[in-house]
Amino acid sequence: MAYKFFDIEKKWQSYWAANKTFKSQINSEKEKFYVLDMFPYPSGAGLHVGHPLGYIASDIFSRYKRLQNFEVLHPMGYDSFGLPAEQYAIQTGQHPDITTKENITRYRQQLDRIGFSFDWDREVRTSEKNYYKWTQTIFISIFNSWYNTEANKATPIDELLLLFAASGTENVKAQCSEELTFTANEWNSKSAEQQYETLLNYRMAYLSESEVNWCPELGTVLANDEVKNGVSERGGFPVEQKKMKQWSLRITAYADRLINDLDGIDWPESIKEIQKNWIGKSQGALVNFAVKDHADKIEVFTTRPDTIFGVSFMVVAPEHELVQKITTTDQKAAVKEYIEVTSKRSERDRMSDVKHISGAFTGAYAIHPFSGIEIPIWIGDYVLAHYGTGAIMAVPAGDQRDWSFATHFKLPIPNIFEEADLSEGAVEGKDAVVCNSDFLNGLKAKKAISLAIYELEKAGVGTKKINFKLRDAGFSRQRYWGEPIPVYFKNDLPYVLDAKELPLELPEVDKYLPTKNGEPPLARAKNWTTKEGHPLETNTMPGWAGSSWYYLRYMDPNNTTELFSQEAVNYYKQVDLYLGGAEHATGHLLYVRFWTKFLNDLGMIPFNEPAKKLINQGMIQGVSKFVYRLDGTNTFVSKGLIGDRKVASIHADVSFVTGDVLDTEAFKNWRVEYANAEFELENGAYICGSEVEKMSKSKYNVVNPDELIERYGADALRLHEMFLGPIEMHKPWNTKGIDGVSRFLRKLWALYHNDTEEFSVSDEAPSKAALKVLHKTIKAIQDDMDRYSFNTTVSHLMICVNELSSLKCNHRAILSELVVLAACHAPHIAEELWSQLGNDTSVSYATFPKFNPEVLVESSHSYPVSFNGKMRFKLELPIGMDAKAVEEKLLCLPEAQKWLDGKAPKKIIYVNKKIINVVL
RNA sequence: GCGGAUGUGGUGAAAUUGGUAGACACGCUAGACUUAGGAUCUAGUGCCGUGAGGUGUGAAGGUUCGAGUCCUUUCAUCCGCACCA
Repeated sequence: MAYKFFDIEKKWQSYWAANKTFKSQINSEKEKFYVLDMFPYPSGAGLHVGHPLGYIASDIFSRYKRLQNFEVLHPMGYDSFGLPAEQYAIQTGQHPDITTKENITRYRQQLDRIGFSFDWDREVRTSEKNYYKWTQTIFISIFNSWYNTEANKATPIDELLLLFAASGTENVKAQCSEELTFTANEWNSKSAEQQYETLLNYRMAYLSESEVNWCPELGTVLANDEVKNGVSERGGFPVEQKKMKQWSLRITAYADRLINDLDGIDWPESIKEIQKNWIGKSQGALVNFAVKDHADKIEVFTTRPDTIFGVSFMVVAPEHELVQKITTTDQKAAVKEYIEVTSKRSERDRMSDVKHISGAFTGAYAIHPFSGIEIPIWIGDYVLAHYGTGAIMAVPAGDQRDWSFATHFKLPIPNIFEEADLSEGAVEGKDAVVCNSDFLNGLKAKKAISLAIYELEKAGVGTKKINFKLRDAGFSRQRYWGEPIPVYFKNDLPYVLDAKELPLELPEVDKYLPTKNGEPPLARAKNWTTKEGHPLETNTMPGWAGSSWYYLRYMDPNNTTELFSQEAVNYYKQVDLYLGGAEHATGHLLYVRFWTKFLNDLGMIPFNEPAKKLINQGMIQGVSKFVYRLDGTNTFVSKGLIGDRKVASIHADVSFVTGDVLDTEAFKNWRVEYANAEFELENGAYICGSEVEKMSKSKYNVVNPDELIERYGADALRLHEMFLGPIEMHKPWNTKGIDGVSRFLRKLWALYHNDTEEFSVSDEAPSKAALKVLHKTIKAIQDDMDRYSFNTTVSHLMICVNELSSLKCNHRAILSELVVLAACHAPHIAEELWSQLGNDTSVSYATFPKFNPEVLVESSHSYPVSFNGKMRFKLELPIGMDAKAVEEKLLCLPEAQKWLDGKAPKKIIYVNKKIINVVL
């Protein structure tokens, strides 16, 4: 029987499905291992060869762990709420649920053909009500919690009620929207509704006015990454900032823990770094500056309180609430004009145009807290309203931005550092010695900072403060295709639904667009109220809600009474290996850590990080092909013949191109406008240009895995994707090399079959040489697997098969171990050979071959002999030979004499089993 | 500007602790078998050189008997952040 991959793959895929081969169950006899892929959003375009890369790697690892007798949990599902389905619905009127289901069916078919070992009984879909019911439940838990900053954990809101009733705010340290102070008496004299309203200030899910990107033309709210340079990415329509009541979650309460716990997890350094930057912790002080002739104070945040005597002006953000109050009459016009100009620029514009210095003087003065000197207060857009306090004390001697501002507006630059030259710029380092600074003179930054804070606190004008860039997570989307937020309003106050009312199902609407007055699509639903008639929340949850806990639901996906059972979560625990793209560094990977910590605080799970180990698989890029049309003609010029002529480069579909050569007939048949195309050929061929770009439909560089599977088989695709290079690197797709792995599979098959294609293995004892090859491979593959080096595992399998082929080895003892070694990578052919070897169970649960080091023990070693570090010849010597004996033996050799060239060696380095180096 | 990653043949890459650079594969060259080849097999293939030999891991220094690997400086590409006080 020849190697017919098509039949073999179909046969075993049906076998696995029929026998539920990869079903995972809680098994106290076995240690668990949880391998998770970031689940996909099922887009309408289907899979291209880049998508399965990570799935193949994780599948290989799952299979490896099964062979090592772990109880492997390896599930898959769909992140099925999302914008594209909704956009499609807006355009076509098709319900997103229908298109989503169609897309999922297509995805599933494509996934199934690759031979993954998923436990499909555990599939989850975030858009199914039996899943989002529990997403809503978690939201309610968050709403019903407050963050105790003293205990440093989320706590049920009921406890806060008791604290307020007993002692008011006195002993309460809580993360809240607004610092409130009241006594127990004051609390207890409030009405129930007043108490409820006050409590909203402390809940971990809260409503607040915040800005959204509203695009009137599209009639929808856009995410930040859908807005490019102030206009919508799609369509290029203007986008406005609009204030809306939005739900937010207090992720900022976890800022410190989100940074600190990074130390305990094995994630790529780059991801950790990105998360740290995103959270943006900075330590410093809050300082109050009194405003001359006003009762108000300006509060600033600074990381350099040591430079406080260098303050020569203040800058507040144009949006700062005090600006209107303190601006003097003569400056009113200038300030008004400046605010108008800046308000037209979006935050993004302001950020992208950093060099341009602008500002206006308010006419008001602040009083220096120590020296009492009057300091002019300016407004300037380099101070951002949302960071810190929206105001700074400007120290031009110590901060380059302040220096530039001062220079531009000819403000004084008082020196506060010894031996400083301030003519070219500020002194930003922390090594300068402070001077002209009263009690701080003679100190360097480190000591001066703590002394300055001490003095500020003593004088009652400042406090130590840790500031974070991280903002609370917006949790409202003015969209249809998302989880409804289980909230209703009574007297304008938000209340969560009772658990028994869940799931709050997504209602039917006539259109997937906002209403005329800009309310979200859910406002179109009929009777969108509770039974009592209270209006329901019309926002839906953001895309990241469902994905923030899906890894937990996989552990117990069909539980109808709770999120997951304690039994399941205590058995499967954290994800051991998580694979997915690095683009989720500050989104999903931060939110999933946040929810994990929250659920841990409430005692629902026994761990506080979702995944022990994270690997970011690299992106597979497309190689786009270009043809060049002479301007104003229908003539296409081969790349080498363009010269100085003006041409337009046009993407040609990669399927028309072999190597660099275009199939001109296929190109002409592609589109009507190319039917009469003419070609200028070089050496009889049309040569295309190429460029590495993102793999995408619009660039006509998509390679579809289905076609490759048809031609080469799933095993070949799996091997080829791994063989492309290290899993975490970006790399352009290259179909060409797939012939190599395809040849390998046929060679592997040939080891088990004779010239007439009949299965034929020998039961005789294998040769020493063959055993050596096998055990060398066992060791290599095991080592490679343990460091996730999947590309080299493929090479080692190839080397093994090549060597066994040249040894003409067909011994059962060797081949039945080899088939297990190959089973993770090429499971279909492995199952077939395993069954031909006479096994009646799946190779998936075989035992990974045990490495026997004794087989590899050598009595001699072929030493490379170097002279001055350059390898000249080899010398076979017994292992463990005495250095002196080696030296004597070596120097007698004619080869050595030649390189010694009559000189006596200065030194001879001899490292057992490694090398000999002669120093001349 | 700051932070991170990556630079090795014609191509994808390998070299786990410093110890034979280029394994494995694609491609290419030559040969065999063949009616045919996008099949298979054999041999070769970093570069320069007919050769002996020289040279070679982005560049330049350094440490070492020995450096792709360690240190310093530098260049290029990619990614992330970006007036963060």
